[in-house]
Order: sequence, then structure tokens, then C-alpha cells
Amino acid sequence: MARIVVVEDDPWMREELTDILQKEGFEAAAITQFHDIAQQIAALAPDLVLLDINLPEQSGFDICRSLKSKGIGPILILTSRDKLQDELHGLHLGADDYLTKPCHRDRLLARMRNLLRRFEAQPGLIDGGSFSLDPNTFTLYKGSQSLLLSANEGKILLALLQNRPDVVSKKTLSEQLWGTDQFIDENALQVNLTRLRKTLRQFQLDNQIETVRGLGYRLKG
Amino acid sequence: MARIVVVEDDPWMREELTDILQKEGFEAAAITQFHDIAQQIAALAPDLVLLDINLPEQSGFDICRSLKSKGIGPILILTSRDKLQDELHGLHLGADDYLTKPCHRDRLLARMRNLLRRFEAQPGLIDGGSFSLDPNTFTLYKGSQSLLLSANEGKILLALLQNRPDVVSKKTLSEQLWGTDQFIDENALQVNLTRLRKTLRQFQLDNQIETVRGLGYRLKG
DNA sequence: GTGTTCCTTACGTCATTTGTAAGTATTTTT
DNA sequence: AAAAATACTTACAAATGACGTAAGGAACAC
Repeated sequence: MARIVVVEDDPWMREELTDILQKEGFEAAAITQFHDIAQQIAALAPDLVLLDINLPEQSGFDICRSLKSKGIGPILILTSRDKLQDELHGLHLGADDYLTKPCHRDRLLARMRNLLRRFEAQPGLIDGGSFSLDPNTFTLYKGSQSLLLSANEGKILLALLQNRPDVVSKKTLSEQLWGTDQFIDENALQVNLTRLRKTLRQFQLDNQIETVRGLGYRLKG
Repeated sequence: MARIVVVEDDPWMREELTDILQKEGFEAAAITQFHDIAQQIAALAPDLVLLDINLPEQSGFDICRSLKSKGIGPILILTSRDKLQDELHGLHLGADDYLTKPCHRDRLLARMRNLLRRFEAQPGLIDGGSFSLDPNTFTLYKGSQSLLLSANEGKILLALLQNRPDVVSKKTLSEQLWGTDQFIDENALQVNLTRLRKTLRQFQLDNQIETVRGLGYRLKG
């Protein structure tokens, strides 16, 4: 079963969270020493991290960034501040979803399951016809060439590949990129699509992504 | 046979080079339009690039950087300026070796073969005992985790893995990193080793690299 | 032809990579 | 034990890449 790490300084809350998780069959571990948190988490190689933002020593934001740079799995931010600003900040630092405390058990579990599904390690390469994509590292292969896509490029291309040749809505893409469908910046998605197309062009992959006006995008083939 | 792209603005020299290459059985192509060179080269997906530094429109240095960022193969810089400064500059921008013109046919071919050997696409993952390395993308795998190493970290680890458990000399490592064993900065190698060790430690791979005083380094196991 | 939707380009900010430099630690030699 | 050689670490700065934002242009629909 999936291994979850809980980072929460309030002992009560921590206990309650690990309790809930264990009853649901997750393998739950909690961080109790609040220095070098990122390293501790990495050592546990978790499948998902529940991360509180208000921590005694480091900021949860820093930890978030640090974990992401180590390629460590989905991060679900828990925050008692219900200030929108902070949450968005968190997402931009690499968190994959967020929840404000207090939150209902089922809501938490649903979000977690959603994230776990999204981040499930995909075996092997995904075939894209004239190219392939490693869905875990976002490495693009074509013939003997290979190229590492940026995180955003990879996420978009992966979403398109998984639904090929169907249209993928902008909402879905936003979710893949920023973990939520709300507060999306239409234009940011545009720009990232332009960038992906440009990168693909450098790989002699022209006109792969088709625009479906009013709906979204789809991969040809 | 290997596909070589020649970038050289002097028509005579160009002709001579492609001639030599074809007689040796290489598939040689030459760039004759000197704008958007990097893109032209990318479109040819070469196994090796012979790149002159003195070019009419762009600087060879820029092209070099651009090609490297696209993950394009080994670059051998040809330069008529025999100023040491420039050559070193080129290597630091990602070139893999350099030669000053004029140079002897055999010398050129030897260097090319050396580079081609070094950059030969390696199939599959290299097993490192408690971890694996994708030698093409420098992705490090351990269990379900994966992490992209930086270029320097990857080159060092690859060299160590390929010679495991033998000692790899600093000279050899310098060659892997900067394409030449001369003019190495001892300390730069040190620093890169420290960085690799630190990265490995974050992956719970402690004490993998052993120092052999006066000789070099080796991987345990 | 007017408005909506989509695309592109330029810009600023932040993080990462990397060589350099300077100092510290460790081992070997004398 | 002191000195010298070798190895290690940390801090700094420059260069690069990633990415959201903003602003304007292009394509399409009606």
C-alpha cells in the first residue's frame, strides 16, 4: 500500500491524521523532528507527502521546493491559514494540491487518492507514433536522440498522450499543471503550449498538437 | 555508419573535410547557409559535429551552446586561432574536444573516433548495485524514485560505474568532463565530486565513492 | 467587420549549474 | 610533532533555463 509521510507540528492533529490514514490502509509515517525535514522525508521515499505550512523551524514552502527538486512525489499542502495568497504561492512552488484546515476526512482522502492516481509510476515508455515519452522523467525520445522536457512541457504532453487522439480540455490541462482547476490563468497555459510546440519542432515534430477551438487540444494520430 | 556534419565557412576547407570523411566511410553533410545553423544541424540529427569557430553570422560558441542544450551529440571544435583562451572558452561552453587548424588528417580522424566511442548510445540502464543509471539521460534510479543528475555529476558517475570496482584516475575523469586532460583545474574536479557525493547522499547512497589518494576514485562494490 | 478565441513575443524573477577562490581537514613525509 | 602534500568543503558570482505576466497580433466565427 502507499506510503504517506505526515509533516505537522501540532501533535494532536498529527496523531489524528496518521490514525485516519492507517485505518484506510495506508502506511503512515510522521515527522517529529523539525530540522532537515526535506532530508528526512527523502529518506522515507514516500508515495505522497502531507505537508503543513506553519512549521517551527523551516517554512513549508522551502521544504516543498526542496522536495520537488529531489523529484519526490506528490505533495498535498495543508494550511490553517485560509489566505488564498499563501495557497497559490504553495502551488507555484511545486505543491500538487492543497487543502485548508480544518477539512473533512473524506475530502482529504479523496484528494489524496486523486493525487496518488495522478502520480502513479507509469511503467515503460509511452508510444507517441514518431516519438516516445518517459512519463516519469519527461524524457522525450526520437530515434537515437533524447531530450529532457521541462516539467510543464512534460505534464502537458503526457496528458495529451494519455488521451490521444481525443481532445483534452483546458481545464484538465490546468489540473495537470497546477493541481486545481480554479484560479487558472488561461494565458499561462497558452504560453506553455507554445513552448511545448516549439520544443517539439526542434525535434522535427511539427504540427503534432492540434487546437480544437473552444474545447482544448489533441494529439494527431 | 556515423553521420557527421561539417560547419566551416571556407569552401576549400569544407570540401576537403567532407572528402576526407567520405573516404573514411562516414556519411558527411556540410552546412552552407550560415543562419539558423543550430536548427539546421539539429534537423540532421548527427552523430558528431565538426564546428568551426570563425563563422560569418553567428559565433561558433553560441552554436555550441545551443546544440548542447538540445542534447545534440559530441562537438569537435576546429579553430584557426591558436589562442589557448578561445579553445578553453569553447570547452566550457559544451564542446567535447577541440583541434587547431591546420591539423593532420589522422589526428582529426583519431579524435573523431575517440569522441564517437565516448558518445556511443548505451543501451539500457547500468546497474550500480543499490541503484541504476541511465547513461544517456543521466537519470538515477533507486527503487521507485528517480532523479536527474546534472551533466557533470552524470559524467563522473558514469565513468566510475563503467570501471567499477577499479580506480578511475583524475586525468580520465577530467577527460570525461572537459574533453581534454590538459589544463585541468584540479579543484573543479574536487568540487564536482563533492557535489555528486552530496547528491548521492540525498538518495540514501552514502559512502559509495571511495578516494584513492594520489590516484583517483572508485565505486565501492 | 466586429468580437472572441488563440497565439506569440518580450520581460522580470527565481532556481540551478558550474567554475573560482579561499579556507579547512586529513594523510603522508620528514 | 611539525611541515608538506593532498583532499575536502563552503561561499560567491556569472550564466542559463523555467515560468508567470503582460501586451499586442493573428485567426476564426458570426
